[in-house]
Amino acid sequence: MRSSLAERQETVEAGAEAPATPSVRQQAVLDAVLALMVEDGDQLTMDAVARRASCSKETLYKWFGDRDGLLTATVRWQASRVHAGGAAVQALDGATLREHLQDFAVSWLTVITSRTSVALNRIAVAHAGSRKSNLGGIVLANGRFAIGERVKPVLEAGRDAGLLAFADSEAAFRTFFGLVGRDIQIRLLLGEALDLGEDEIRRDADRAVEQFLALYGRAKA
Amino acid sequence: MRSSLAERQETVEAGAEAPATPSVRQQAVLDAVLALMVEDGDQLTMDAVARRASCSKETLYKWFGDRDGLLTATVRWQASRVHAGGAAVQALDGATLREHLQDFAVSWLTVITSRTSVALNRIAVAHAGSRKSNLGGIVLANGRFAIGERVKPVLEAGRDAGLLAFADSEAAFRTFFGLVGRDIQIRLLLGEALDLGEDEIRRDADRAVEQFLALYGRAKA
DNA sequence: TATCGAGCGTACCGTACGGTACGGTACTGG
DNA sequence: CCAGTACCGTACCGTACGGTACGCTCGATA
Repeated sequence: MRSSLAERQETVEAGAEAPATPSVRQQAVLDAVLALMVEDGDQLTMDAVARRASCSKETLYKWFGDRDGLLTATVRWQASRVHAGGAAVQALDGATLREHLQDFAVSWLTVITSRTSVALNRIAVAHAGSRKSNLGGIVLANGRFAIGERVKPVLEAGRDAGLLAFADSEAAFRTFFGLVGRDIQIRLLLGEALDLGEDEIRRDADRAVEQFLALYGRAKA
Repeated sequence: MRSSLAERQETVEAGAEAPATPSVRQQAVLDAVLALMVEDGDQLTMDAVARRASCSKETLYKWFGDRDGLLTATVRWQASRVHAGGAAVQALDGATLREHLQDFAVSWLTVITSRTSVALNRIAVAHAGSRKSNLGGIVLANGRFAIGERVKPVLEAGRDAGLLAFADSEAAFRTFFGLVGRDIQIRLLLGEALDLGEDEIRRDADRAVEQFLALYGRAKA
């Protein structure tokens, strides 16, 4: 089935990057890549992708350049779905600060425990070993660093409101990050089953926030 | 150069595991594997290993069965070098508890930031994607879980001495783990440069221990 | 010295996979 | 109705790599 509306079909010129915003059809291809990654990590061949997405390999190469381009586009595509929320922070009281932090913790735990994230991170980690096309950098930028940039303003607002005390918001965030994630991500990446339910995630997030406030809270936050 | 002393040369029978304690020559081969892993992650071919170790591929297959066997033996070999220390814990006062925790934190940070550990974990993570021969499990058992088993008794001794308060030593350890490692391991695995010096590690360990004691310490530890 | 075997070097095989070429088809615009 | 084009399906190519086979050397033992 061709796309009936005349969509902007972008091809990748020699040396250029994959399209910033994939067409609907291209998104379907990228979803196929994600599906394959999740269900069998090392079955991720160009043939398999083409078969799964019902497209020709030639098209894959035309759209994404090469295998790395396809993987990069996939990582970007997945990243684009995760970014959400992030409303501006205003007048903070203790309860809303706690609530914000809890939200961050829950959504972060939900992301890193998802099968998609695990599969994606595995690919990126494996890729980081060999130089070329840093998937790792992209994953970091859209994962760890993206959430850092979203959390830090909240922390700073908390400090401005006299609820938190710290000198370096980056350091404070990293502590928060450690308290939330602990050993979860590495265990998942290394293949442990370990699936947290929604309630377990909420409890974990709760504990992490309490601990963080115990360390950085001023007066009663 | 052959090994001049008549060493027990073990071969791997069909379906059996690699030798538990590799001969000196075999250790040299495994070191070659480690060296290759560190200097170029995806150049880890059987040919490359044989060339690097000055041995024949046939010997590799005789000794280790197949590629997975070689990798498994390498992971085990590296693990066997890391295990050290772990003296029995007796009468704890606040200062020695703090010291013990600091030692653990420093040695853990030193391990996970080492190029060898990063390379090894990359391989194991990549392998965890495809089923078969869980390198991931071995790495977990000798890394995260091994240190857990060494830290928990210390924590419990601290509790017995009235220095710490917690209900679940596993949970307490995981918090400690998170405070120490934070985002370091994932950032390294994903390819960020980020090399900590010895002093930086010590500072990090310091901070982590202080934070842990702030959360779990009873009276002044 | 003759025999044996561990192990090195190299050549070889099969296959899987990245990447390319090509014919056929359906939709689009003139 | 015809040209153009986007794309599917499939066949194909080259190569890299896991795994095997074989000849040769060297040290050990009798």
